Amino acid sequence: MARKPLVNPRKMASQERSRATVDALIEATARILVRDGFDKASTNRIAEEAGVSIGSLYQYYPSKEALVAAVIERHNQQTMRVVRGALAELATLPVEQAVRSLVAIAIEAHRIDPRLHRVIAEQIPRVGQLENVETFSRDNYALFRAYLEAHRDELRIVDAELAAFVCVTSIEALTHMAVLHRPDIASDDAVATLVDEATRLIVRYLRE
Amino acid sequence: MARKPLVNPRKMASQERSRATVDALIEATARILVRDGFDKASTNRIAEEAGVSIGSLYQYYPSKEALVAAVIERHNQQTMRVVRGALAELATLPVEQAVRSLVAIAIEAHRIDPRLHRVIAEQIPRVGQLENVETFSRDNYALFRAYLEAHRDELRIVDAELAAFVCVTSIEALTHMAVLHRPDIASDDAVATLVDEATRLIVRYLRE
Amino acid sequence: MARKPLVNPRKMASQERSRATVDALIEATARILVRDGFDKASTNRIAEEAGVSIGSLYQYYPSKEALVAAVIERHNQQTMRVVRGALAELATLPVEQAVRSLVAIAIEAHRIDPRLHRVIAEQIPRVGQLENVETFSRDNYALFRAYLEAHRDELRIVDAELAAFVCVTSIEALTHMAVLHRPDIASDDAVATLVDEATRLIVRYLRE
Amino acid sequence: MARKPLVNPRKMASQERSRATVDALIEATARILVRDGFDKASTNRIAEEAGVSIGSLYQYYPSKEALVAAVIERHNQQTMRVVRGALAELATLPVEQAVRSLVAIAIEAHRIDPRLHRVIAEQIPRVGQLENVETFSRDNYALFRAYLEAHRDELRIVDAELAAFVCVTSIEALTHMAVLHRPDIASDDAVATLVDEATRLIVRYLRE
DNA sequence: GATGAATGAGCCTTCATTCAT
DNA sequence: TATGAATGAAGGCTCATTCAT
Repeated sequence: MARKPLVNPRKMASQERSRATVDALIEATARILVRDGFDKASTNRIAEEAGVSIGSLYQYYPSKEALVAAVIERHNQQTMRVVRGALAELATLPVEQAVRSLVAIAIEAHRIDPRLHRVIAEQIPRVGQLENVETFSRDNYALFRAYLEAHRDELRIVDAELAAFVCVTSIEALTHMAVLHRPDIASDDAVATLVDEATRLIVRYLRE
Repeated sequence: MARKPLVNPRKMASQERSRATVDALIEATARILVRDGFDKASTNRIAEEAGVSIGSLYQYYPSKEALVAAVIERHNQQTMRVVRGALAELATLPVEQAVRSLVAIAIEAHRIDPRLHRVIAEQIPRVGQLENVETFSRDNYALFRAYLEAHRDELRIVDAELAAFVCVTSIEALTHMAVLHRPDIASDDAVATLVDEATRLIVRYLRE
Repeated sequence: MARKPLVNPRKMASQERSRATVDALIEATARILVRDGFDKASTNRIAEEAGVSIGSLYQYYPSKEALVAAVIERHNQQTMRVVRGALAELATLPVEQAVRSLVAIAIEAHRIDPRLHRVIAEQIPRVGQLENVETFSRDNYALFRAYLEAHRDELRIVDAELAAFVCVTSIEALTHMAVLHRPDIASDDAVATLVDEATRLIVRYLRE
Repeated sequence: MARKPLVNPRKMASQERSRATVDALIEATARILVRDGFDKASTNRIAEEAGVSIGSLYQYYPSKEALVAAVIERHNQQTMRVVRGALAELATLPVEQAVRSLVAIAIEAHRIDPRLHRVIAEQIPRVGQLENVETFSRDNYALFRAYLEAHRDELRIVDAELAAFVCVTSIEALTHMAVLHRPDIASDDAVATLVDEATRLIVRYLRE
């Protein structure tokens, strides 16, 4: 009965048509997830929305979970793509600029596809073993911790682990909440203030 | 007529026997929610876990949602009971103590039933109209905002709304994350440090 | 499993209070039958409507069927009461008047409680073995057949059985349809014409 | 949105296999309707009787009602096929022959599947908005009324509407009752007499 | 007797998944 | 490979009926 969760795509779609099918499926899944929520996202519905037969769906994804995982994966990758560059040059920046930059990146990341991001964060039963969303957070987190250790002399770092936790968690929470639930705070007009405030929060905390 | 969301209990269990049934149902619901997650919490499963017939379940709760709402309700009330006193005396405290107190309360609140708290926070499709969990947050939030405005002269408050958002969101996130995902940070030994750090984060942010 | 249909009341309610309970139950059943239809008439609902506990309901009637049977029974008896007198004096009347009288009686009978009559006729799965409604028809029918035989000389009666079938069936159908489905035809203004026409139909058929 | 009564088939079975499934379903529904009555015709039972999975049933029919509607539809169509020709040439016939013909047709129609006809007539909660069975009756009725008006000069027609009501209702009732409840009257031997009598009833009624 | 809490068979329906074509 | 018909476990829920109090 309890067949172990198959969460990996079945075959790497090498040929062109396959590629299109796979894309259509992921696109359709994301669309339904956003439009109707996780519970309404049945495989049959996804297949239909993708204009693909249910049989073909299972040709590429062995389970509903695999499909959702693929959507998350793709979302994460899109986020990475947006964020990676900015993240890379963080190391070279002075504290205030680094933090400001990090906050800005976080907001940008949440703005990529906020509705999808929200569904992923709130509705998806944790897929497989990993806490999918957090996977991405980890990188972020490790990177920031490294930054702190590299700048130990400028800052009051007692416990870099703990400090990283405090900073990354706060930034993530503030940007997530603002973008997804507080249009007043994250609007184009207001967002600069949000960045200022978040930066102030973190920088003052980190300084001696 | 069309009262879709049946989220209210059906009848107040008055007799002793029925009181026990209702308790068993809520207890069972909470247990399953924690152990298996929202999606696995079917009414049949809940009834079985409660050692009660499915018919009895529906005698008291008109839907799965109502049951979950009851669990949330109960959890919120437990939280309230723990928190209310502490929250009340906040107003009279100087900033540092007030913040420290707030952080401590938040941690305490998250420790009441962390696993249930997590399920409620992460998995429950928003029941009824209100964003159930946040209902509680709101109080917290309004209260804090009032505090800020009352202490305007001691603090650098440009926008009380925004400042409250930053502080409450951060505290909530830090305590939630620490208690639920970072046993190293929220352990009995370590928790004092966490309180220190969170307090520092908020207080420095608020000061001129 | 398939317990044989228990369609008889459980005990003759001899005492006064019991009598009241039984009445309330039948009344409630009839009301629900008319208002909501057979399918919505659950025993719990009936008990509630009657202001009686479900336990008491089963004290007096061993099944839902028994309850419905009792309603039909009561309706039939009411009908009888209205009709018997008129039916009795039929024998002495000349053909035209007898038929006219029969038609009038039939209309009167259908008007006693048309909505209940309709539910009984259309929705009730045939209870027990007997075709409940027709039970009453039989009397009617036998009586009319006797009349025909008694008036053989005035009429063209080849097969009294068949003639009675033709007449009784037609009268029953016309009055039933008119009263229940054709307000235009059975209205107080129009009903005299209906009687005329039905009488004409039957009398001409019977005459040499 | 709110399209409560799902009474239409879900998809037109195009492939051969599905055609067979759909047939099996309708056949099974009719069989159960006849054998056990409407209330016992549950979707699970129907699927089982059809030798089809419950899932397949719902692939083609969205509800029990839709299935029953399909059975009625099919029955009506069979009736139409039998009756249409005869009905068409009615207009050209002289009164006596026309009526005789109509009676004969009615009997023939009731003989197509008498037990099913009975269930449809007596037990089916009116499906959809229309009084399904009567749909067919209406045609019959309108047609007859037209005939009466066309032959006004030969007949005593005061109120064609009323006259049509009297005739059609009587014929329908007589043939229905005879075929379904009076094997003695509708047997192959006896049926000619029934036709004679019914014809006499109607013709005498209509003549000056 | 009356009460109403409890029961559980059974109904309707969805949906992930398989497999013959 | 693609298709879509078929499957059946499982979920939500109702209701006739029983039985301890």
